[in-house]
Amino acid sequence: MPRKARTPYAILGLLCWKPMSGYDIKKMVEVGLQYFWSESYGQIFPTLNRLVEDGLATRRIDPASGRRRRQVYTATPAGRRAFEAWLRQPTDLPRLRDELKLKFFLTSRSAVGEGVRLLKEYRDRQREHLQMLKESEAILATALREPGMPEELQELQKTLAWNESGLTPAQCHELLVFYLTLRSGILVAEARVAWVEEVLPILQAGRLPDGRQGDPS
Amino acid sequence: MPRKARTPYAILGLLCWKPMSGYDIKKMVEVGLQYFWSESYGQIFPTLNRLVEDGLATRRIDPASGRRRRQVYTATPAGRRAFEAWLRQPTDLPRLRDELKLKFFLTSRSAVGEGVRLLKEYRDRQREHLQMLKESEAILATALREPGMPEELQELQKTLAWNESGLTPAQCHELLVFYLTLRSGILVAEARVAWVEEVLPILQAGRLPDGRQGDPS
DNA sequence: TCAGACATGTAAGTCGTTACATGATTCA
DNA sequence: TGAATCATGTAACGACTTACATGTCTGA
Repeated sequence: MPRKARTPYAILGLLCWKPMSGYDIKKMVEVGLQYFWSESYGQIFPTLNRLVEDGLATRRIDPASGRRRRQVYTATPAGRRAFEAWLRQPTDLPRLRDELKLKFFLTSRSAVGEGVRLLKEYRDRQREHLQMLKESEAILATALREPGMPEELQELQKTLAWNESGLTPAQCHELLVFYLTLRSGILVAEARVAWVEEVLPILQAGRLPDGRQGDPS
Repeated sequence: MPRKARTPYAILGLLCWKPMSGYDIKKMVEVGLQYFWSESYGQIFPTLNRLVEDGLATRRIDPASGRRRRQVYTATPAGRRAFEAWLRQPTDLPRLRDELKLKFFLTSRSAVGEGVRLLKEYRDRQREHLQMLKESEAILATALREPGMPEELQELQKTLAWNESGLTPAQCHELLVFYLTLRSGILVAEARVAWVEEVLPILQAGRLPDGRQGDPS
């Protein structure tokens, strides 16, 4: 498997977590990981077949699924080893292609208004994103602080296949890691909003506080 | 031109800024935009040919380059219009595929030590990155506050083709936008370091401050 | 009964990188 | 003279998305 392909390991990691079908994987990523990961069917199904070929996962047809022929994949011991080896590999930093920053930089020869518009739109989108993350955060924080299973967690519970009454210690730990991952999204989104708030007045003034003058075109 | 292709517009934007060769573009991106954008030769040269075909740029051979046949590209009025139209298009947010967060999330069923290791490595890399950005920041802030052309700016000056004695108001504005773009990299990198510092003690304690216990595997 | 979720897949295309290939010029 | 930089390109591959195609089951 080529060193840079992340999809096989992402899927393998999910399968180490629990056996799933391609459809389950897609749902899991959409519901739970949507703010830091994505997978499309066009990647998932070919990758799943590849994992079976390579002996890293096994396929069996869920007998309960009848004619739907739901295919459930399970990580093999070799698959687990491959996944754990990948965890120890150096991690690629996210790709450095930020369209907004590029646009903003390139407005430096346009009217100032263009940069201001770009920035405000960006700030508003980050704020929306932030609000969504904070709603999830509140639910998770409640679950982590209170015994039992809060109602808001039912959806998550179904997705993550937890048991019905309360959380086992291991599930508590999973929930905690989930919460901590979410915090990263929140802190970064907040930093982006803070950036706009710092930068907007400077751009509009055309100069740094206490600096010499710049001149908007 | 397909709506999602950003390379043609990135290059067009650079050409609106000043006429350049493919090699110049590569250098410019590496020196100045490296923390939020990248382009490879495999994209640049085919795209440049495409822009000429589409009437968005013109090519001429720099007579001063002799047998090297340096090909300088200039944005046409149609090219400028296309670029400015793109600036007004909705901006794609950066791809949501953050390998580190994925790995961190997937360690939730591994030993806690694995997550801790991942986090510390990430923090150290962010700190290095941050230091590099802060060095550039110091140079730019000095240039923006002081008249004349500080020595540290000479390299940048060459890259951006500024005149020798001091900065014109327009160049001052370009420098300001450059500085403001850089601030975004700094604030986000700081947020990432802050995330690790917030999260590490919680992960090691296995629970939220004042929360009920989680249980590390 | 029919919309919506469940379920699996493929084909084509886009976007992008890496490695390779070639040759000129400058300067120590 | 030979290393570094200037300069332009291509071929092959890799990673990923989108649109399409197909069919099943559940529940209002």
